[in-house]
Amino acid sequence: MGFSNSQESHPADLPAALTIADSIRHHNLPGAFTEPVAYAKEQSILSEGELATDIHIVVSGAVRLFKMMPDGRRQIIGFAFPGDMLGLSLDDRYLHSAEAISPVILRHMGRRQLAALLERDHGLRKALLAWTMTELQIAQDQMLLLGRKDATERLSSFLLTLLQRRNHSTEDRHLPLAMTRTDIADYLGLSMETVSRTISLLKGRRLIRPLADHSIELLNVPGLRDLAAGNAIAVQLDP
Amino acid sequence: MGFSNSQESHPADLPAALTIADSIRHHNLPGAFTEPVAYAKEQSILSEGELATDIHIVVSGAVRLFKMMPDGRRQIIGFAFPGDMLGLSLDDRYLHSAEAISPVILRHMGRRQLAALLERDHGLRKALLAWTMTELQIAQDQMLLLGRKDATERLSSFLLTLLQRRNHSTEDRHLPLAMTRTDIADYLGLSMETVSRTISLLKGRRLIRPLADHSIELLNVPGLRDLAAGNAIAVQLDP
DNA sequence: CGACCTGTTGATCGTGGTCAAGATTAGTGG
DNA sequence: CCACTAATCTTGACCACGATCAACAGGTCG
Repeated sequence: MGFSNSQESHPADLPAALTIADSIRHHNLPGAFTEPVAYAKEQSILSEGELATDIHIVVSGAVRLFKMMPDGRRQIIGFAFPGDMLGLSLDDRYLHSAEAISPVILRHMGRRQLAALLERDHGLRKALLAWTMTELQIAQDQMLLLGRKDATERLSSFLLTLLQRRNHSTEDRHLPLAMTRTDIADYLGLSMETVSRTISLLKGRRLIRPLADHSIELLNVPGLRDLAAGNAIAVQLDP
Repeated sequence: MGFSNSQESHPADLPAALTIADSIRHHNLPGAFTEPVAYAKEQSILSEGELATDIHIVVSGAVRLFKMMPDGRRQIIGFAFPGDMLGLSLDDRYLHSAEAISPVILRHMGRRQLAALLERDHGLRKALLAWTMTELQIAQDQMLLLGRKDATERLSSFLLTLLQRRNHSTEDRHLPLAMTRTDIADYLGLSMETVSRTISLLKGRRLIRPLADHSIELLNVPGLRDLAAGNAIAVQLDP
């Protein structure tokens, strides 16, 4: 879930960052997860406050994780893609809700079974700690974005973290957007109209090119990086 | 660092939430930390991007953790009080900066020594995982606050989490504020003028009473809870 | 006691939200 | 496969919340 915008660095003596799915594959834990379960687009996977019976791993598709306020305001906390985990929580209730953005396939595992595995498998413990710390870092970057960045900076940051996430074969600047404008808005703390306007603005400045199939081509990654970091001066408003 | 606004729930089979300091005391790890080190008010403790050589435990005083943008915009990621840890990171660089808000006393421990302790001590590993997950939960609550709450809701949430943090002997509604208005503003994603105005507003509605010594008395906790949750309708704008 | 820092309050402005009207795309069924 | 409908997206006009600029008050410390 979520994305980090920080520069990557070399892992030292603390556990390295792998996806949980990687880790479970790597540590060869057979039969830990159920068979794949399919969810339709827009289907609810779990809800904030519910009893946290299971954790889930995304096999395919995309998921949004979010919190709601009583009057309907929504904050998307992150997105989950294949390899990502959802539903982990310290207490026995889920911390946020999750819905399928596209058709999704998940595997899940009982909470007590995870706890038992963790008791046995040192590598898995390390992987879980690494995952949690990575998520924390992502969340803290997002706090800076939500608290202090303007709409253009938010959009640029979002696109770049998506690019990094999908760590494309180095020079593929083509981003498929699984989520709607409304989802992006609720992730970036904006209205969907502002997201739309800001995309048009970046398009006008030749930084991106929105394509017909809900995907975006990044035409000027360094320019986007300047914007995302808040060096707005460095980017020309050329004709 | 930081605070959680979520309702507390019963810990289940995953590790319980203790402060790291508690855990180290509890697990009886002698000589793990250095002797206490004093920092003056406003003194820098560590800086984002620096080599992460040590982790620190707050013995006394208050610390702000923050990220800066190149043009000086600041987002405070959390505050650290006695018993809290700072400086933990997956890679070898600090993720954010830390400064003493008041005179502060810290103990620290080398990164490799922590890693060695973690290899040996199962309980400490659990405590560290619990700590990280608690911080993640706090950060996600803060994402909702920063992305979707208005100034009044932010202030109310902040005061309530402070109250909960300092888990006062049940009925003490008296909050000493260690930080300035500017710090609160940079934590809540507001300007310091808006923080000041919002405090005056809550004071006008008889929800709080700011005292002379930088502390605030909470006069109507249920009312503040309604505001914090976004049930603004439930609160009267009485004369 | 005076200088400075922190906080309060007022006046004005601007970014982004809201409301609204079209345009485009996707979905559905004949 | 196309026609019709519905959802998503774009763009425009206006508005409001909170930012900025500014003046002043209170508190703190040398």
